[in-house]
Amino acid sequence: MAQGQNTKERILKTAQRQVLERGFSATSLDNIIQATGVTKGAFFHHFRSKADLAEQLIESFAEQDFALFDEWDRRAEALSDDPYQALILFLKLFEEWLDSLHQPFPGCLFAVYVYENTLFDDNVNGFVRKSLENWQKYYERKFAAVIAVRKPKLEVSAPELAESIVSLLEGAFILARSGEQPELISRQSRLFRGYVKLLFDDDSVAA
Amino acid sequence: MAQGQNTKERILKTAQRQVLERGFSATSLDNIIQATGVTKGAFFHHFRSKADLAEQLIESFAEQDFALFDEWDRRAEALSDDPYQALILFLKLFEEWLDSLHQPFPGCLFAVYVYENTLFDDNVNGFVRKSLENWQKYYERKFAAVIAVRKPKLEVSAPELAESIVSLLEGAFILARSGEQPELISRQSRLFRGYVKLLFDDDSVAA
DNA sequence: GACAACATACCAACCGGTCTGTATATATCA
DNA sequence: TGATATATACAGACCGGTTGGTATGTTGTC
Repeated sequence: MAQGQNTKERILKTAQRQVLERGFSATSLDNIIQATGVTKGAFFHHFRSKADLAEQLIESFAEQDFALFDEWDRRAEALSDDPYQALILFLKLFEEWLDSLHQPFPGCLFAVYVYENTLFDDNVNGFVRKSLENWQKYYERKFAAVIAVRKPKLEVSAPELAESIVSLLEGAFILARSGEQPELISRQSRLFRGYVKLLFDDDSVAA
Repeated sequence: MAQGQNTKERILKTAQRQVLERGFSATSLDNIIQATGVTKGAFFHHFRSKADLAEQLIESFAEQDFALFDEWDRRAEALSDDPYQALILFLKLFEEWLDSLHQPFPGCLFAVYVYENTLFDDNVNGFVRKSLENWQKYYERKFAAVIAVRKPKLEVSAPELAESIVSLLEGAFILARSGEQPELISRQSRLFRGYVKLLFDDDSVAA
Protein backbone atom coordinates (compact mmCIF):
# COMPACT_ATOMS: atom_id res chain seq x y z
CA MET A 1 0.00 0.00 0.00
CA ALA A 2 1.59 3.20 -1.17
CA GLN A 3 -0.78 6.19 -0.93
CA GLY A 4 -3.81 6.94 1.23
CA GLN A 5 -5.30 3.50 1.75
CA ASN A 6 -8.83 2.01 1.84
CA THR A 7 -9.48 3.63 -1.52
CA LYS A 8 -11.41 0.59 -2.67
CA GLU A 9 -13.71 0.71 0.35
CA ARG A 10 -14.31 4.42 -0.20
CA ILE A 11 -15.24 3.79 -3.83
CA LEU A 12 -17.61 1.00 -2.82
CA LYS A 13 -19.21 3.21 -0.19
CA THR A 14 -19.93 6.13 -2.49
CA ALA A 15 -20.98 3.75 -5.25
CA GLN A 16 -23.52 2.14 -2.93
CA ARG A 17 -24.96 5.50 -1.98
CA GLN A 18 -25.16 6.68 -5.57
CA VAL A 19 -26.63 3.44 -6.95
CA LEU A 20 -29.26 3.36 -4.20
CA GLU A 21 -30.10 6.95 -5.07
CA ARG A 22 -30.18 6.93 -8.87
CA GLY A 23 -29.96 3.29 -9.91
CA PHE A 24 -27.06 1.45 -11.48
CA SER A 25 -27.41 2.52 -15.08
CA ALA A 26 -27.74 6.21 -14.25
CA THR A 27 -24.66 6.12 -12.03
CA SER A 28 -21.64 6.83 -14.22
CA LEU A 29 -18.08 5.99 -13.32
CA ASP A 30 -17.13 9.65 -13.66
CA ASN A 31 -19.83 10.32 -11.15
CA ILE A 32 -18.47 7.81 -8.67
CA ILE A 33 -14.82 8.77 -8.97
CA GLN A 34 -15.61 12.46 -8.67
CA ALA A 35 -17.72 11.91 -5.54
CA THR A 36 -15.01 9.69 -4.06
CA GLY A 37 -12.25 12.14 -4.95
CA VAL A 38 -10.13 9.73 -6.96
CA THR A 39 -9.26 9.35 -10.63
CA LYS A 40 -10.07 6.86 -13.31
CA GLY A 41 -6.71 5.22 -12.85
CA ALA A 42 -7.54 4.51 -9.22
CA PHE A 43 -10.91 3.05 -10.10
CA PHE A 44 -9.66 0.72 -12.80
CA HIS A 45 -6.80 -0.34 -10.60
CA HIS A 46 -9.30 -1.82 -8.12
CA PHE A 47 -12.08 -2.85 -10.51
CA ARG A 48 -11.78 -4.56 -13.88
CA SER A 49 -14.95 -2.97 -15.22
CA LYS A 50 -18.28 -1.46 -14.21
CA ALA A 51 -19.70 -4.98 -14.20
CA ASP A 52 -16.99 -5.97 -11.74
CA LEU A 53 -18.01 -3.08 -9.53
CA ALA A 54 -21.64 -4.27 -9.74
CA GLU A 55 -20.59 -7.68 -8.50
CA GLN A 56 -18.38 -6.52 -5.65
CA LEU A 57 -20.94 -3.90 -4.67
CA ILE A 58 -23.82 -6.34 -4.25
CA GLU A 59 -21.59 -8.78 -2.40
CA SER A 60 -20.50 -6.04 -0.03
CA PHE A 61 -24.13 -5.02 0.50
CA ALA A 62 -25.17 -8.58 1.25
CA GLU A 63 -22.40 -8.89 3.81
CA GLN A 64 -23.50 -5.76 5.68
CA ASP A 65 -27.09 -6.92 5.49
CA PHE A 66 -26.58 -10.37 6.90
CA ALA A 67 -24.26 -9.07 9.58
CA LEU A 68 -27.14 -6.95 10.87
CA PHE A 69 -29.50 -9.91 10.65
CA ASP A 70 -27.16 -12.13 12.60
CA GLU A 71 -26.81 -9.56 15.32
CA TRP A 72 -30.58 -9.13 15.77
CA ASP A 73 -30.93 -12.89 15.64
CA ARG A 74 -28.41 -13.42 18.42
CA ARG A 75 -29.93 -10.74 20.62
CA ALA A 76 -33.48 -11.96 20.06
CA GLU A 77 -32.60 -15.59 20.78
CA ALA A 78 -30.73 -14.57 23.91
CA LEU A 79 -33.69 -12.62 25.26
CA SER A 80 -36.32 -15.34 24.98
CA ASP A 81 -36.60 -19.11 24.78
CA ASP A 82 -40.08 -18.94 23.27
CA PRO A 83 -39.75 -18.96 19.44
CA TYR A 84 -42.80 -16.69 19.19
CA GLN A 85 -41.32 -14.12 21.53
CA ALA A 86 -37.96 -14.36 19.78
CA LEU A 87 -39.62 -13.63 16.44
CA ILE A 88 -41.45 -10.62 17.82
CA LEU A 89 -38.24 -9.36 19.40
CA PHE A 90 -36.37 -9.81 16.16
CA LEU A 91 -38.89 -7.62 14.34
CA LYS A 92 -38.72 -5.05 17.11
CA LEU A 93 -34.94 -4.86 16.82
CA PHE A 94 -35.33 -4.30 13.10
CA GLU A 95 -37.82 -1.49 13.71
CA GLU A 96 -35.53 0.05 16.30
CA TRP A 97 -32.72 0.07 13.77
CA LEU A 98 -34.95 1.62 11.11
CA ASP A 99 -36.09 4.41 13.41
CA SER A 100 -32.50 5.20 14.37
CA LEU A 101 -31.52 5.62 10.72
CA HIS A 102 -31.31 9.03 9.12
CA GLN A 103 -30.06 10.84 6.04
CA PRO A 104 -29.21 8.05 3.60
CA PHE A 105 -32.80 7.06 2.97
CA PRO A 106 -33.19 3.36 3.71
CA GLY A 107 -33.27 1.34 0.51
CA CYS A 108 -32.61 -2.18 -0.65
CA LEU A 109 -29.88 -2.66 -3.22
CA PHE A 110 -31.31 -6.07 -4.09
CA ALA A 111 -34.51 -4.40 -5.30
CA VAL A 112 -32.50 -1.96 -7.41
CA TYR A 113 -30.65 -4.84 -9.03
CA VAL A 114 -33.86 -6.77 -9.63
CA TYR A 115 -35.49 -3.87 -11.45
CA GLU A 116 -32.36 -3.42 -13.59
CA ASN A 117 -31.56 -7.10 -13.94
CA THR A 118 -31.10 -7.01 -17.70
CA LEU A 119 -27.89 -5.05 -17.11
CA PHE A 120 -26.26 -7.83 -15.10
CA ASP A 121 -25.01 -11.28 -15.97
CA ASP A 122 -26.44 -14.56 -14.66
CA ASN A 123 -23.79 -14.63 -11.99
CA VAL A 124 -24.89 -11.35 -10.38
CA ASN A 125 -28.60 -11.99 -10.88
CA GLY A 126 -28.19 -15.42 -9.35
CA PHE A 127 -26.43 -13.91 -6.36
CA VAL A 128 -29.28 -11.43 -5.86
CA ARG A 129 -31.85 -14.21 -6.09
CA LYS A 130 -29.95 -16.34 -3.60
CA SER A 131 -29.54 -13.42 -1.21
CA LEU A 132 -33.26 -12.70 -1.25
CA GLU A 133 -33.90 -16.40 -0.71
CA ASN A 134 -31.50 -16.42 2.24
CA TRP A 135 -33.30 -13.45 3.68
CA GLN A 136 -36.55 -15.39 3.37
CA LYS A 137 -35.05 -18.53 4.87
CA TYR A 138 -33.99 -16.53 7.90
CA TYR A 139 -37.63 -15.73 8.60
CA GLU A 140 -38.76 -19.18 7.48
CA ARG A 141 -36.74 -20.85 10.21
CA LYS A 142 -38.25 -18.51 12.79
CA PHE A 143 -41.81 -19.14 11.63
CA ALA A 144 -41.18 -22.90 11.49
CA ALA A 145 -39.98 -22.80 15.09
CA VAL A 146 -43.11 -20.94 16.15
CA ILE A 147 -45.44 -23.27 14.24
CA ALA A 148 -43.73 -26.26 15.86
CA VAL A 149 -44.89 -24.95 19.25
CA ARG A 150 -48.11 -23.06 18.51
CA LYS A 151 -50.89 -23.86 16.10
CA PRO A 152 -51.73 -20.92 13.81
CA LYS A 153 -55.35 -19.79 13.51
CA LEU A 154 -55.15 -20.15 9.74
CA GLU A 155 -53.56 -22.71 7.50
CA VAL A 156 -50.33 -20.90 6.77
CA SER A 157 -46.88 -22.33 6.12
CA ALA A 158 -43.55 -20.98 7.28
CA PRO A 159 -42.28 -20.34 3.70
CA GLU A 160 -45.42 -18.38 2.82
CA LEU A 161 -45.19 -16.23 5.94
CA ALA A 162 -41.51 -15.58 5.31
CA GLU A 163 -42.33 -14.55 1.75
CA SER A 164 -44.98 -12.21 3.15
CA ILE A 165 -42.75 -10.28 5.49
CA VAL A 166 -39.99 -9.90 2.88
CA SER A 167 -42.51 -8.76 0.26
CA LEU A 168 -44.12 -6.38 2.70
CA LEU A 169 -40.81 -4.79 3.64
CA GLU A 170 -39.54 -4.51 0.06
CA GLY A 171 -42.77 -2.79 -0.91
CA ALA A 172 -42.64 -0.58 2.15
CA PHE A 173 -39.22 0.67 1.02
CA ILE A 174 -40.80 1.82 -2.23
CA LEU A 175 -43.80 3.54 -0.66
CA ALA A 176 -41.61 5.16 1.98
CA ARG A 177 -39.31 6.59 -0.63
CA SER A 178 -42.08 7.82 -2.86
CA GLY A 179 -43.96 9.53 -0.04
CA GLU A 180 -40.79 10.63 1.72
CA GLN A 181 -41.95 9.02 4.95
CA PRO A 182 -39.22 6.76 6.33
CA GLU A 183 -41.42 5.85 9.28
CA LEU A 184 -43.72 3.93 6.93
CA ILE A 185 -41.42 0.92 6.98
CA SER A 186 -41.33 0.36 10.72
CA ARG A 187 -45.06 1.10 10.88
CA GLN A 188 -45.73 -1.76 8.48
CA SER A 189 -43.38 -4.01 10.40
CA ARG A 190 -45.39 -3.25 13.52
CA LEU A 191 -48.62 -4.03 11.68
CA PHE A 192 -47.17 -7.34 10.59
CA ARG A 193 -46.40 -8.10 14.21
CA GLY A 194 -50.10 -7.63 14.90
CA TYR A 195 -50.86 -10.16 12.21
CA VAL A 196 -48.42 -12.63 13.74
CA LYS A 197 -50.01 -12.03 17.13
CA LEU A 198 -53.44 -12.76 15.69
CA LEU A 199 -52.11 -15.96 14.16
CA PHE A 200 -50.26 -17.37 17.14
CA ASP A 201 -51.18 -15.57 20.36
CA ASP A 202 -54.38 -16.86 21.94
CA ASP A 203 -54.72 -13.88 24.27
CA SER A 204 -55.09 -11.48 21.38
CA VAL A 205 -58.22 -13.21 20.09
CA ALA A 206 -60.04 -13.06 23.37
CA ALA A 207 -59.65 -9.28 23.56
CA MET B 1 -52.76 11.99 -39.92
CA ALA B 2 -50.74 11.24 -43.02
CA GLN B 3 -48.88 7.94 -42.72
CA GLY B 4 -49.55 4.76 -40.71
CA GLN B 5 -51.27 6.16 -37.69
CA ASN B 6 -51.21 5.46 -33.94
CA THR B 7 -47.44 5.84 -34.09
CA LYS B 8 -47.46 7.63 -30.75
CA GLU B 9 -49.36 4.82 -29.08
CA ARG B 10 -46.98 2.26 -30.54
CA ILE B 11 -43.99 4.18 -29.23
CA LEU B 12 -45.56 4.42 -25.78
CA LYS B 13 -46.32 0.72 -25.78
CA THR B 14 -42.81 -0.41 -26.65
CA ALA B 15 -41.34 2.20 -24.31
CA GLN B 16 -43.43 0.84 -21.45
CA ARG B 17 -42.27 -2.69 -22.11
CA GLN B 18 -38.63 -1.67 -22.36
CA VAL B 19 -38.65 0.59 -19.30
CA LEU B 20 -40.33 -2.11 -17.22
CA GLU B 21 -37.67 -4.51 -18.40
CA ARG B 22 -34.47 -2.49 -18.08
CA GLY B 23 -35.41 0.68 -16.23
CA PHE B 24 -35.70 4.21 -17.60
CA SER B 25 -32.06 5.23 -17.67
CA ALA B 26 -30.92 2.07 -19.45
CA THR B 27 -33.61 2.43 -22.08
CA SER B 28 -32.19 4.56 -24.89
CA LEU B 29 -34.25 6.40 -27.47
CA ASP B 30 -32.43 4.52 -30.24
CA ASN B 31 -33.55 1.38 -28.49
CA ILE B 32 -37.18 2.45 -28.41
CA ILE B 33 -37.40 3.69 -31.99
CA GLN B 34 -35.68 0.60 -33.33
CA ALA B 35 -38.03 -1.73 -31.45
CA THR B 36 -41.02 0.31 -32.59
CA GLY B 37 -39.79 0.43 -36.17
CA VAL B 38 -39.79 4.21 -36.55
CA THR B 39 -37.11 6.87 -36.89
CA LYS B 40 -35.83 9.60 -34.66
CA GLY B 41 -37.84 12.13 -36.60
CA ALA B 42 -41.04 10.30 -35.77
CA PHE B 43 -40.16 10.14 -32.11
CA PHE B 44 -39.30 13.82 -31.75
CA HIS B 45 -42.39 14.75 -33.69
CA HIS B 46 -44.53 13.24 -30.93
CA PHE B 47 -42.33 13.87 -27.91
CA ARG B 48 -40.38 17.01 -27.07
CA SER B 49 -37.70 15.10 -25.16
CA LYS B 50 -36.99 11.92 -23.23
CA ALA B 51 -38.31 13.68 -20.15
CA ASP B 52 -41.53 14.35 -22.03
CA LEU B 53 -41.76 10.66 -22.86
CA ALA B 54 -41.25 9.84 -19.18
CA GLU B 55 -44.18 12.04 -18.27
CA GLN B 56 -46.58 10.78 -20.91
CA LEU B 57 -45.51 7.20 -20.25
CA ILE B 58 -46.30 7.26 -16.56
CA GLU B 59 -49.60 9.04 -17.20
CA SER B 60 -50.54 6.40 -19.75
CA PHE B 61 -49.59 3.64 -17.30
CA ALA B 62 -51.67 5.20 -14.55
CA GLU B 63 -54.67 5.38 -16.87
CA GLN B 64 -54.47 1.67 -17.76
CA ASP B 65 -53.97 0.85 -14.12
CA PHE B 66 -56.94 2.69 -12.77
CA ALA B 67 -59.14 1.48 -15.60
CA LEU B 68 -58.48 -2.07 -14.43
CA PHE B 69 -59.15 -1.08 -10.84
CA ASP B 70 -62.44 0.55 -11.74
CA GLU B 71 -63.56 -2.52 -13.60
CA TRP B 72 -62.79 -4.89 -10.72
CA ASP B 73 -64.42 -2.42 -8.38
CA ARG B 74 -67.64 -2.33 -10.40
CA ARG B 75 -67.81 -6.09 -10.71
CA ALA B 76 -67.06 -6.68 -7.02
CA GLU B 77 -69.63 -4.17 -5.85
CA ALA B 78 -72.22 -5.66 -8.19
CA LEU B 79 -71.65 -9.16 -6.83
CA SER B 80 -72.10 -8.41 -3.14
CA ASP B 81 -73.69 -5.82 -0.86
CA ASP B 82 -71.49 -6.80 2.05
CA PRO B 83 -68.36 -4.56 2.04
CA TYR B 84 -66.31 -7.44 3.41
CA GLN B 85 -67.37 -9.79 0.63
CA ALA B 86 -66.86 -7.04 -1.95
CA LEU B 87 -63.30 -6.54 -0.74
CA ILE B 88 -62.56 -10.26 -0.89
CA LEU B 89 -64.05 -10.41 -4.39
CA PHE B 90 -62.01 -7.44 -5.50
CA LEU B 91 -58.82 -9.19 -4.45
CA LYS B 92 -59.93 -12.39 -6.15
CA LEU B 93 -60.52 -10.53 -9.42
CA PHE B 94 -57.03 -9.09 -9.14
CA GLU B 95 -55.57 -12.56 -8.61
CA GLU B 96 -57.55 -13.90 -11.54
CA TRP B 97 -56.13 -11.19 -13.75
CA LEU B 98 -52.60 -11.91 -12.53
CA ASP B 99 -52.88 -15.63 -13.21
CA SER B 100 -54.19 -14.95 -16.72
CA LEU B 101 -51.15 -12.80 -17.53
CA HIS B 102 -48.22 -14.21 -19.44
CA GLN B 103 -45.07 -13.18 -21.25
CA PRO B 104 -44.61 -9.51 -20.31
CA PHE B 105 -43.65 -10.22 -16.73
CA PRO B 106 -45.96 -8.26 -14.42
CA GLY B 107 -44.23 -5.20 -13.05
CA CYS B 108 -45.12 -1.81 -11.65
CA LEU B 109 -43.88 1.22 -13.53
CA PHE B 110 -44.44 3.36 -10.44
CA ALA B 111 -41.84 1.31 -8.58
CA VAL B 112 -39.38 1.73 -11.45
CA TYR B 113 -39.87 5.49 -11.36
CA VAL B 114 -39.50 5.59 -7.58
CA TYR B 115 -36.16 3.79 -7.66
CA GLU B 116 -34.90 6.15 -10.38
CA ASN B 117 -36.60 9.25 -9.04
CA THR B 118 -33.51 11.45 -9.25
CA LEU B 119 -33.87 11.33 -13.04
CA PHE B 120 -37.29 12.95 -13.04
CA ASP B 121 -38.53 16.41 -12.17
CA ASP B 122 -40.83 17.27 -9.28
CA ASN B 123 -43.78 17.16 -11.62
CA VAL B 124 -43.29 13.51 -12.57
CA ASN B 125 -42.26 12.41 -9.08
CA GLY B 126 -45.29 14.16 -7.67
CA PHE B 127 -47.52 12.36 -10.14
CA VAL B 128 -46.05 9.00 -9.13
CA ARG B 129 -46.56 9.79 -5.46
CA LYS B 130 -50.15 10.84 -6.07
CA SER B 131 -50.84 7.74 -8.14
CA LEU B 132 -49.55 5.45 -5.41
CA GLU B 133 -51.63 7.41 -2.91
CA ASN B 134 -54.69 7.02 -5.10
CA TRP B 135 -54.06 3.31 -5.29
CA GLN B 136 -53.94 3.21 -1.50
CA LYS B 137 -57.07 5.30 -1.17
CA TYR B 138 -58.90 2.82 -3.34
CA TYR B 139 -58.22 0.13 -0.77
CA GLU B 140 -58.66 2.54 2.10
CA ARG B 141 -62.28 3.20 1.14
CA LYS B 142 -62.91 -0.53 0.97
CA PHE B 143 -61.39 -1.18 4.37
CA ALA B 144 -63.24 1.76 5.89
CA ALA B 145 -66.50 0.34 4.57
CA VAL B 146 -65.72 -3.02 6.13
CA ILE B 147 -64.69 -1.51 9.47
CA ALA B 148 -67.91 0.49 9.55
CA VAL B 149 -69.82 -2.78 9.58
CA ARG B 150 -67.51 -5.24 11.31
CA LYS B 151 -65.19 -4.74 14.25
CA PRO B 152 -61.65 -5.94 13.51
CA LYS B 153 -59.95 -8.31 15.97
CA LEU B 154 -57.02 -5.96 16.24
CA GLU B 155 -56.77 -2.21 16.45
CA VAL B 156 -56.06 -1.50 12.81
CA SER B 157 -57.06 1.50 10.72
CA ALA B 158 -58.18 1.55 7.10
CA PRO B 159 -55.19 3.66 5.95
CA GLU B 160 -52.74 1.27 7.57
CA LEU B 161 -54.36 -1.79 6.02
CA ALA B 162 -54.41 -0.12 2.61
CA GLU B 163 -50.75 0.70 3.01
CA SER B 164 -50.12 -2.94 3.88
CA ILE B 165 -51.69 -4.46 0.80
CA VAL B 166 -50.01 -1.98 -1.54
CA SER B 167 -46.64 -2.58 0.13
CA LEU B 168 -47.13 -6.32 0.02
CA LEU B 169 -47.96 -6.31 -3.67
CA GLU B 170 -45.13 -3.96 -4.64
CA GLY B 171 -42.70 -6.18 -2.80
CA ALA B 172 -44.24 -9.30 -4.31
CA PHE B 173 -43.52 -7.89 -7.77
CA ILE B 174 -39.84 -7.69 -6.84
CA LEU B 175 -39.58 -11.18 -5.36
CA ALA B 176 -41.56 -12.67 -8.24
CA ARG B 177 -39.24 -11.12 -10.77
CA SER B 178 -36.09 -12.10 -8.96
CA GLY B 179 -37.18 -15.71 -8.49
CA GLU B 180 -38.91 -15.87 -11.85
CA GLN B 181 -42.10 -17.08 -10.21
CA PRO B 182 -45.02 -14.94 -11.39
CA GLU B 183 -47.41 -16.98 -9.25
CA LEU B 184 -45.80 -15.49 -6.12
CA ILE B 185 -47.86 -12.34 -6.46
CA SER B 186 -51.31 -13.93 -6.47
CA ARG B 187 -50.15 -16.33 -3.74
CA GLN B 188 -49.36 -13.39 -1.47
CA SER B 189 -52.65 -11.73 -2.37
CA ARG B 190 -54.41 -14.92 -1.29
CA LEU B 191 -52.44 -14.94 1.95
CA PHE B 192 -53.48 -11.37 2.60
CA ARG B 193 -57.08 -12.43 2.12
CA GLY B 194 -56.52 -14.91 4.91
CA TYR B 195 -55.30 -12.09 7.12
CA VAL B 196 -58.39 -10.03 6.29
CA LYS B 197 -60.54 -13.04 7.08
CA LEU B 198 -58.85 -13.42 10.46
CA LEU B 199 -59.45 -9.75 11.16
CA PHE B 200 -63.08 -9.47 10.16
CA ASP B 201 -64.69 -12.90 9.75
CA ASP B 202 -65.86 -14.42 13.05
CA ASP B 203 -66.30 -17.87 11.57
CA SER B 204 -62.62 -18.15 10.80
CA VAL B 205 -61.62 -17.75 14.43
CA ALA B 206 -63.93 -20.46 15.66
CA ALA B 207 -62.37 -23.01 13.32
C1' DG C 1 -50.25 25.18 -50.77
C1' DA C 2 -50.39 24.61 -46.00
C1' DC C 3 -49.69 21.58 -42.50
C1' DA C 4 -49.08 17.21 -40.18
C1' DA C 5 -46.23 13.15 -40.20
C1' DC C 6 -42.55 11.55 -40.80
C1' DA C 7 -37.18 10.45 -42.76
C1' DT C 8 -32.20 11.41 -42.74
C1' DA C 9 -27.97 13.44 -41.66
C1' DC C 10 -25.63 15.33 -38.28
C1' DC C 11 -23.77 17.20 -33.65
C1' DA C 12 -21.71 17.92 -29.06
C1' DA C 13 -21.53 15.77 -24.72
C1' DC C 14 -20.91 11.89 -22.22
C1' DC C 15 -20.08 7.00 -21.64
C1' DG C 16 -17.07 2.94 -20.23
C1' DG C 17 -12.54 1.70 -20.98
C1' DT C 18 -7.35 1.91 -22.25
C1' DC C 19 -3.01 3.88 -22.28
C1' DT C 20 1.31 5.62 -20.56
C1' DG C 21 3.53 7.66 -16.87
C1' DT C 22 4.87 8.29 -11.89
C1' DA C 23 5.39 8.16 -6.84
C1' DT C 24 6.06 5.12 -3.13
C1' DA C 25 6.80 0.84 -0.54
C1' DT C 26 9.22 -3.41 -0.26
C1' DA C 27 12.18 -7.23 -1.36
C1' DT C 28 17.01 -8.64 -2.96
C1' DC C 29 21.67 -8.78 -2.82
C1' DA C 30 26.65 -6.95 -2.73
C1' DT D 1 24.10 0.16 4.55
C1' DG D 2 23.08 1.36 0.30
C1' DA D 3 22.09 0.47 -4.71
C1' DT D 4 18.93 -1.88 -7.62
C1' DA D 5 14.73 -4.23 -8.99
C1' DT D 6 10.02 -4.96 -8.75
C1' DA D 7 5.29 -4.54 -7.39
C1' DT D 8 1.54 -1.60 -5.87
C1' DA D 9 -1.35 2.41 -6.08
C1' DC D 10 -2.52 5.64 -8.24
C1' DA D 11 -2.83 10.15 -12.00
C1' DG D 12 -4.66 11.87 -16.13
C1' DA D 13 -4.76 12.20 -21.22
C1' DC D 14 -7.03 9.96 -24.66
C1' DC D 15 -10.26 6.89 -27.59
C1' DG D 16 -14.24 5.01 -30.10
C1' DG D 17 -18.94 4.35 -29.49
C1' DT D 18 -23.45 5.82 -27.76
C1' DT D 19 -26.36 9.26 -25.96
C1' DG D 20 -30.17 12.75 -26.28
C1' DG D 21 -31.19 16.23 -29.35
C1' DT D 22 -31.44 19.31 -33.77
C1' DA D 23 -31.76 20.96 -38.45
C1' DT D 24 -33.44 20.23 -42.75
C1' DG D 25 -35.64 17.73 -46.23
C1' DT D 26 -39.60 14.78 -48.10
C1' DT D 27 -44.13 12.85 -48.47
C1' DG D 28 -48.95 12.38 -48.17
C1' DT D 29 -53.62 14.74 -47.29
C1' DC D 30 -57.16 18.15 -46.98
